[in-house]
Amino acid sequence: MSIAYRPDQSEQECLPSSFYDRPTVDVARALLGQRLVRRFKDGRIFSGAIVEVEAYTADDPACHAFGGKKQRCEVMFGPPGYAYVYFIYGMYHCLNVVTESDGIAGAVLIRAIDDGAEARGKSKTDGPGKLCRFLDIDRTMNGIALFDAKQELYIQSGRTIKNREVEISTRIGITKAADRLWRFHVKDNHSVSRRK
DNA sequence: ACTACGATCCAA
DNA sequence: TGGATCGTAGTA
Repeated sequence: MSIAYRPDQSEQECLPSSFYDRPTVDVARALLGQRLVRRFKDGRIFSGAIVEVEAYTADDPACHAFGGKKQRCEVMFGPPGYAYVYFIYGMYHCLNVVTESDGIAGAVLIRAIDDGAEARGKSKTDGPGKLCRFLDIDRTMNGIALFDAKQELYIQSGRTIKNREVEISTRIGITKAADRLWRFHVKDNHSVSRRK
């Protein structure tokens, strides 16, 4: 009986960039249960399971990349596995993970992560703007590699979420292509954003 | 330069 | 339901 190899903190299993190199909707669903890790400047580390996401693709009128490459959404057209962070409504930031092969735009919006809230309304990470504020994520993190554990923000493999635990619905806060069922969230999790 | 709008959040 | 608040992109 041999002892299983345990990777140390610095080389804990990040999801590889190939994980994101496939259709955006597939990646969105597969991201549920994976862990978003934030290492702050002072050394503190926060990590929480992703519990709510939305998919955005190049042929999707609600997507920033619809209509071509612009300065803001440039990273969406690059290789998969990088962070796309944008500023919205004059006061919030939103975090996305770039999907699809290099040259094809696509991204998954991280809408909520589990921060262990015991009750509804108590979470500080139940919404795309709120979680970025809590994790101190802003545009300076646009373009960082989320498949690299040496970064101050990255994603490592978490637990598998069964289909029976997943709820599928239309996306929140958009007016175009509002009928697409591209929002995925974990049922009964206290950190999933309220509305709908 | 000027304007309209937005992948949000919170108070009322 | 409406206001805060400002970068981005389109128009002139």
